Amino acid sequence: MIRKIKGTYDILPDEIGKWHELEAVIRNVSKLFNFQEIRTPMFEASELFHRSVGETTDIVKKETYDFEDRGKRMNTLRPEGTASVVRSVIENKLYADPNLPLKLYYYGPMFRYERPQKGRQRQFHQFGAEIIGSDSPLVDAEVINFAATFLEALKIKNINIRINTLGDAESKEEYQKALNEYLEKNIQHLCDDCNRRYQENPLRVLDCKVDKGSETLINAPKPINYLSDKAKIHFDQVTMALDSLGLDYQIDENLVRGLDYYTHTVFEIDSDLETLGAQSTLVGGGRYNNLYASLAGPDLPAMGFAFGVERLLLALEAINQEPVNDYIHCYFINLSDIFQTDALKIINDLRHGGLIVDYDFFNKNLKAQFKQADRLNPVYLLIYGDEEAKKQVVNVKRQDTKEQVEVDVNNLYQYLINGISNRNCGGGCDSCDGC
RNA sequence: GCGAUUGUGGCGAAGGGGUUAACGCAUCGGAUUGUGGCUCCGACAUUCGUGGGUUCAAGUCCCAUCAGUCGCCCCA
Repeated sequence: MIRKIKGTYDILPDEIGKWHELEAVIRNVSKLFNFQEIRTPMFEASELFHRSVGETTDIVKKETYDFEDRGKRMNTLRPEGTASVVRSVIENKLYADPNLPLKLYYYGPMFRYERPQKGRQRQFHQFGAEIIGSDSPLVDAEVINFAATFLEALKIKNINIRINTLGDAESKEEYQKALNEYLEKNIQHLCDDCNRRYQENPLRVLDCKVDKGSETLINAPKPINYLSDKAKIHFDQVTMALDSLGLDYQIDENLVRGLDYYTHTVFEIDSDLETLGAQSTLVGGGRYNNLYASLAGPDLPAMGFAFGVERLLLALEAINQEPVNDYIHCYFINLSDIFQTDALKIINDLRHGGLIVDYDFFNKNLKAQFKQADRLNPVYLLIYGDEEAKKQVVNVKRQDTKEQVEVDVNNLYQYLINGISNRNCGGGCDSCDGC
């Protein structure tokens, strides 16, 4: 048996409904905030991710799916969405839009080569948003508010918004110097992982889970204390805007993020819902003012976030939503010789009128067709055999009342829609009355 | 990359050396050939992830390997 690739999974028909619902909320809330969707390719030149996400990050060092194509070019399946959006904005010169800032969102699969566990897959989905072209603190607040409002729309309530600032390039440099000096003297008090981080990415020592609460970490210098005047004003205004919005958030001085491109505001929202397992971060994001210039684009400030869609679905599981009862409008029980009667035409005419109709393909006996009907949960059973065919009628049985009526074939559609409120045709056919 | 844990029918499971691999759900057939859901009867794993080994005898013990799950790292 050929099996699926590790870390991938099939979304089966009985699960697709919740995806559709979630995708609808993404579209609706994005519309409210006036974000437009952008769809970029799922793979790009490897260099794009190496230069944007950062050569020293774990994502690029050990988690990308790289492959050489037949023209000997190195390609990478996208591990995140921001880099592609940046590339596309530069390449298509979207920044020339007179109506800046650009407000874009994306939704789709991402790929990281990791060991799968609850809430983490090798092919997973992100919903992300970016505001490009403004360094206003209002933009930072807008992005955070968008994320929070989206969770509210999903009715996910057990959330915890944490924000921090890394400052501008100047502040970051000052801070890194101070941190390195401190760690040089104190690293021996920290865990093995921190000793490794100290070599590779010292910032990440700050949010170590093991040493969280230790003296060494508590006394370590924090980015927020090394802000330039400009950076400090920026962050203050972000928090003022969040306060005006009435958002409940905490400043987490240890919050740093794993991608190199962040400057100024960073944020995460996590949830303690038990169905999430160990991966409780629903969304992460921040400002990245230097990324456009570093990818040879114009000097555009920007801010964005990315949600892990699988984690959202796990969170929604905890809110134990009643599954919607699936149903069809009619199950057509055929007892005639289907090739000799107009049974197929009757079925198809109803479908053209916007009714969901299904029937048996196995030439089953009456009892078996009834059983199949029970599984499909129809509003009406339509029973049609040689007698009915001769008289040009259909025996129509309503499932909730069990009442059965003989209806002339010519009046069948009208009879059925009088008893059905929710049709499904999309309005594209000749017989449609605009349902 | 590291650690823990689990692989027995379509699904959920019992069996922890002894020859016939429980049981439940689902499915199919019949009682009941054009009026179903309940009930009753019957059918349904030449075989226990895969490959070796130990043994008179292996789902059962040993080794290897593959896969799933959860966690670490890291991240959404």
